[in-house]
Amino acid sequence: MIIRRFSFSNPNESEGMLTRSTDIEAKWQERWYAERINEADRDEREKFMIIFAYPGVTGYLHVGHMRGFSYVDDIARYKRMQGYNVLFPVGTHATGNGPISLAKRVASGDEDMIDYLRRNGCPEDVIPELTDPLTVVEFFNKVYVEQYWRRFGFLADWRRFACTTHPQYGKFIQWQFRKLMDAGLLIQKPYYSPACIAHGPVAIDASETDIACGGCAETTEYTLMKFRCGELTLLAATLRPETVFGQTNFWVNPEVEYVKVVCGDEIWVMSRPCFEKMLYQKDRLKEVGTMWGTELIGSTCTAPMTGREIVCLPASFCDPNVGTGLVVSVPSDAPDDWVALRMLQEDEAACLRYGLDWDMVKAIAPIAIIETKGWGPMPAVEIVERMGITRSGDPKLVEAKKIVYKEGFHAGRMNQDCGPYSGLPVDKAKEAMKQDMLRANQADLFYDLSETVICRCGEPVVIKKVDDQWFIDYANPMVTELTKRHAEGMRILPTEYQTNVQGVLDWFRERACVRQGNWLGTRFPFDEKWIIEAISDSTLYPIFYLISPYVNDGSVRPDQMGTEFFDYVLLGRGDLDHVAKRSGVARDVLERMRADVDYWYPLDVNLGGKEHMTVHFPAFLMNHVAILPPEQWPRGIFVNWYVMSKAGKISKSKGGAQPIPGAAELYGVDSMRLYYAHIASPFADVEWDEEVLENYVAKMDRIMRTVEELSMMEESEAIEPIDVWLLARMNSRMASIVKGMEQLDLRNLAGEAYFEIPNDLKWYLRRGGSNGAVVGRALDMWVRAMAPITPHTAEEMWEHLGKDGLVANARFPCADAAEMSQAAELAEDYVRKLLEDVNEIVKVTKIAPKRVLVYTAPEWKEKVLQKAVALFRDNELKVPTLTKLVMQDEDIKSHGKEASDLARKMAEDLTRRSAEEVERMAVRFDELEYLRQAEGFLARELQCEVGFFDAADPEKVDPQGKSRFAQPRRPAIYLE
RNA sequence: GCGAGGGUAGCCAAGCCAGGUCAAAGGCGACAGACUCAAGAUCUGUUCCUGCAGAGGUUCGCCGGUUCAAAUCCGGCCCUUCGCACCA
Repeated sequence: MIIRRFSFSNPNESEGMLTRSTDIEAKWQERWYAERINEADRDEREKFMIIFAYPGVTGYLHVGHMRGFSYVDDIARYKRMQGYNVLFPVGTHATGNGPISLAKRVASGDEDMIDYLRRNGCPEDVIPELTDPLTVVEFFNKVYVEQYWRRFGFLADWRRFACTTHPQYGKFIQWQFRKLMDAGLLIQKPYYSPACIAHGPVAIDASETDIACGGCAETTEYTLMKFRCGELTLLAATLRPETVFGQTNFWVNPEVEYVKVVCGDEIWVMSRPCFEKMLYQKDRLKEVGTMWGTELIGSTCTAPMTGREIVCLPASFCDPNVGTGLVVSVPSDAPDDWVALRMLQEDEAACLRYGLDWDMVKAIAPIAIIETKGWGPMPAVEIVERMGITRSGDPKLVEAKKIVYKEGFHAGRMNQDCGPYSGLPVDKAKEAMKQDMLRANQADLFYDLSETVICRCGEPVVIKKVDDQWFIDYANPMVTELTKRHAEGMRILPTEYQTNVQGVLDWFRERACVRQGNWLGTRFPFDEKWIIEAISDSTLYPIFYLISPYVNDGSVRPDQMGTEFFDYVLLGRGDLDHVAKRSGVARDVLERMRADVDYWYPLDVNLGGKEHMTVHFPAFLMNHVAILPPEQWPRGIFVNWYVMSKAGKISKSKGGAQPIPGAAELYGVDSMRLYYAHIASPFADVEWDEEVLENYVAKMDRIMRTVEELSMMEESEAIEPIDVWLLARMNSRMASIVKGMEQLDLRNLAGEAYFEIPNDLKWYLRRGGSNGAVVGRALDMWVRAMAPITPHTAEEMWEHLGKDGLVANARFPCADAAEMSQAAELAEDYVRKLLEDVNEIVKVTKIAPKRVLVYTAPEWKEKVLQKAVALFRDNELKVPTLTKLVMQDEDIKSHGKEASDLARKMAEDLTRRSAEEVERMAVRFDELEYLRQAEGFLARELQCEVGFFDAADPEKVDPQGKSRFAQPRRPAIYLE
């Protein structure tokens, strides 16, 4: 249970800041939206356009989704504070069957679904309305905008909201597809797709939106090898066509009734389940009879490619539901075959029963075909031996098969008995032999699913041939090349993906872009029976946000949005008057739209989850390259990783996710935004942990209190060293933040602003800092630095500090060179280090000091250091060189051995350090003076008297001669 | 299978690309102390091992290499997570 504890000020006092995060959020959101600071229009400033990949309308989102979304608002707010005119539009992706299946489940009274809706706060009276897919879309559009994005205070331009099922979006997509057609990127060819017999194409994926079971199934391509057997053609389905040279016999299940099917001038033999599946994949198949497996046993057939005559033998392991129900035997490399063959060879009775010549059966020997490192010539024989498998049906065979297949396929080579394929790696040989057999009409292809898949409607899912499937030709070499070259110059985060995307673009192939069936989406403009598929209609859309406000406010109607309209507005093509006349859109509206596109595009950042890396992002890039001119190609991609629950990915089914509004209420929006920004690098998954959230709640609480307390500090005239330090520190923090943000490093911003700066301020106070003006300056910078990530809290504090206007509109603090001082920071580090050293000595010696004496290094030692640094800079620092050099100085030389020892030590020490560190060592400040000014502080901290001496001071108090250990930046210490 | 990422002290998590400031930021937790009637909050210190002078030793998945110097670069291995197309 979280207790909101903003207890630092009395809520009844009108002067204090608001104490409840929900009050603060409501107050400032009202201000922002009333003043419309979220709305972005063209002006003189430099522009910055950022989006997150719009979410699919799949139901309620969870706290994990807010991670990426909030990054976009953080970045947008930072950029606007940097003076950019920032455009951050939002939308939703409703294409597909998410809304349809949700509506169906509601309509069917699915208890889980109703429960889920209730749990997420869906009003009772709305539930019955969610039986219509488009109502579902509109309902969730509202939920996303109001309960998620506005609730989190996003400065998104709501006027530009877009949804893929709105008619204007459809017009845009149709235009996009006409452009793809013009560019020659739409192609048509046959396609084998998973489909429900009743509903048409379905998606097979683990989320199982389309299907009832079988989410992990894959489409498997079998090579159907043709074995001539008299007038019949026996079909053996194999995944390993390269093993033809090792075939020794054919397997037939005597218990199975096979079907004879006419295909062209051949009569094919296969199992009935196979025939039924094949009907969806091949035309002109006709059943002409049946036969039992036993009828084939003993007859011979001719193997493809080798022309070898092999005999049909009985085998119980031939499953009519797998492949064709007929199997060709390669005992050298297939454990199943070897085991079955050996069983038969030992079973004279069986041979007799089937009328086989036992001697002939016994004479069959495996034929070695593949050489695999670490294996003998017959891997199947070997592994069966090793695993002690003796009979068909042994469960260990599955494992054996896996091992042999994996090893052979990836590490093996065809041996010298494989004709023209000898010496080829197995994976290459497989493809070559398959192609050769297909060309010679010795083989065909057959597709099947690796496991049973059932549609939501209860019908089985099959692989169905679609003759006229449309594809987007992402394999197009020209577009691929241009995209790859463009991507090299983009800002892509994480940087690993910048490299990786090159490979993804190479690998990206033709992609089916339309489908039939009951789907939400846009009609394919060239053939209305098709609906454009969900990924293909979400690639160019960022530019649509530049058009959407004009439709949303009624300046343009969807029916006015034809080819010429889009050509003019998006591409600047065509004559304005002509387009205005043809489309019926007002001339000035067209002009403004065109100017908007010119101004806002290209997109600066597209942020999306890691699931987009192999599909959405490459398609997004290639569509821009294919359709828009180069100056409008995207500039940046930001990939974010997930928030996981302990059980794995947060999901509806696995639970672990609480509704977003509930979490916002519980933890406060700003605490959550800070959590997302700070918990880990954006490029790593994090685990949702409520306790961790509570820590961020406490952190925000503490920060507000700190600001309130510090804001009450009195002004003062005197500027102490610690004041100089605080300003130097604040400025170097800002420098670090700004530098990090060049790479959109929000985590660095969060670390500096919410953790390091509070620590600096704490140190300032502990150190006795008390200058209200200096603190006021620090607070001013600090609150502005917090505005991007925790905007509500920042506004509240900004107001409390008596600042005019909104901090959201203020400039982000930049480091002021005049206030920066490396010496001031180093001097303070020096004091801190001294304190640590004294504590360490106390700890080790267990002395409770009555007095602490500190000795700074004498001037001659400083000279040695400076000479060493000079040599270091010239890359000439060596022990003898330094020794020789320092000994030329009479002052140093007078210290004799002590001087040469120091020179040696210093040379050794500095050569081991980095240039940066040496430069820090070289920075001089008056150590003794600085310590004296810190006397009060040190005495207070050490709870005893402290004294400081120059080690060269003849008047010094030095009972144990410790002063001789003093070195520059490292004073000697004596505890009394 | 193909492709990508990750393994850092009790836990989370930076650092690695650009080797030296690294016994390694920060956070959490734990322990001790201050404040308080008390609790919480807050503040201070400690939190790999050893050490009666600010030090030394052993650490960043494992093995080996490069280098004056490796958490960081190179090679191999083990473990692990994720993505893979009509799912967004």
